[in-house]
Amino acid sequence: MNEPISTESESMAPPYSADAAVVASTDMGPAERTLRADAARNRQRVLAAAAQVFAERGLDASLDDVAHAAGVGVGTVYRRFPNKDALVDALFEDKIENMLVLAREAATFDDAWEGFVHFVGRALEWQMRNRGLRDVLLHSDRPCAGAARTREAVTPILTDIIERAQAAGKLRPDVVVNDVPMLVTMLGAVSDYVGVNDPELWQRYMVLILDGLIADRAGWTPLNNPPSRAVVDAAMTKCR
Amino acid sequence: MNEPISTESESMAPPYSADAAVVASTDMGPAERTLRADAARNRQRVLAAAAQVFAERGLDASLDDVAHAAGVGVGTVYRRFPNKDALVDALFEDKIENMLVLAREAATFDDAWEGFVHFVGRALEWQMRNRGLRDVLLHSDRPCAGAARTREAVTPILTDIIERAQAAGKLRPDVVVNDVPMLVTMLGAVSDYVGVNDPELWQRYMVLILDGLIADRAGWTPLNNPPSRAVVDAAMTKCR
DNA sequence: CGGGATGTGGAGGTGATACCTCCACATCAA
DNA sequence: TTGATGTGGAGGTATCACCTCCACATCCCG
Repeated sequence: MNEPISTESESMAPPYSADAAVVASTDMGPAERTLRADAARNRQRVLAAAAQVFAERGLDASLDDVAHAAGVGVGTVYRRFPNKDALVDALFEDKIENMLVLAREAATFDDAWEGFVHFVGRALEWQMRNRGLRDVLLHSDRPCAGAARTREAVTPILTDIIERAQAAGKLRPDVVVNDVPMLVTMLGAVSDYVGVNDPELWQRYMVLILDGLIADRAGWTPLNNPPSRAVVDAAMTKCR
Repeated sequence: MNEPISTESESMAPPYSADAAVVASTDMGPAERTLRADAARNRQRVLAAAAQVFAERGLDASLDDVAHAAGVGVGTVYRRFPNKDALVDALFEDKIENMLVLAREAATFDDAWEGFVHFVGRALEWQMRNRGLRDVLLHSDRPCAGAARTREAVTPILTDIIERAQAAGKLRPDVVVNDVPMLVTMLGAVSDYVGVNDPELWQRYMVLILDGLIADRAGWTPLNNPPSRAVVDAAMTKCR
């Protein structure tokens, strides 16, 4: 087991600090202007503060909070990002994309069960450390159209991994892809519940559940009525 | 299995309809007045509506909603119950007490593992069907001082059941009482997430987890760092 | 180095939502 | 019939989030 779930504390940080400095967003033409130096600096501050605040408190955190954390006025936030959704989009787009990268990576494992564990472990790690990311991925009424697209792309890959792991007799056969968002939901709830008082506690229950997913013993109580696609969609779309 | 508190669809209903009709609350002296007939009727309507609304939407539902559901004005609600907390108290006190009854009952099982399953299964059933009850039991910043008292009384009983089940080799040894509120939290999250679209889905994951708690195979990944009492208390007290 | 372009802070507008009060009016019951 | 009791729901108060606006500050080009 090449210990894929490992720590590497804060692997989420780098992506957004790379681009966004002087030119606002993608060079989609000559319409983009160059930011004044102080403005660019403040834009970065806002992004950094937003990353922190949303990671800790989820997307329910207000932009006033973000502005305060960034040491700027609210007006400054809104000058750079037309509204909250735009800021969230800018912050999470690549982190969401990472889920797809992760799924593709997990698909390359020879042992599909290990691939499954790799995906679930890493995905949970990121989403538990970052409440905002969890919100974006679990609620499609949130911004980030990218989230829906990514989910759509990840699902078949993960389905394949699951089926291969089941065919190999490693994963219990009554598990389905749609169980995965439910795992995230469950462990996310633990994470929210205990908060900073025990930030790693979710791992205890991840281990418990993963142990329970191994198909290596007789006498499983069969799992009935897996969540349907419609149910998952409805849950994600529900107003909150 | 003498399944005493069994299903009887909506076994939660009767308790509060028995007393509260003509005399408001317990006969704690001559200070209590007799309600006018229509007032008593409305009081019952309010209680029934509150039971339904809080069960479906949790304690976050507003009293305006309750009043609307009861077909009365908000003023009527506040005439009978000085504030929201009082109404919640009146509604949930006995349902909370039931948890203690359930624990005592579970303690009488010869097979401690079956007692454990009995308790967990029933407790979850009630709390999943009734979001308000879950809120009251999981968040001590909510009303219902009775909740804290009941938790305090249930804990040692449940601890004993757990330890006996472990001594009998049925329950994996690294489980602790404090895991139980986490189970409720996890399954409650699933329940909230899918809502009415799949109201029984939580059972799927309860089965999965209970299966995972059975101590009948080698090679368990050991569970580290169980939630401490302090962590649980903090979670329950946290502002929400 | 000066002046126009650009950026800033944060008070406050708007709207939502919750708890709860108040009182003109309705209903009951002696 | 008549006062005691009860009622509805408009609206007071508070909170909180998103977002706008503009007097003032800061930059940077010529």
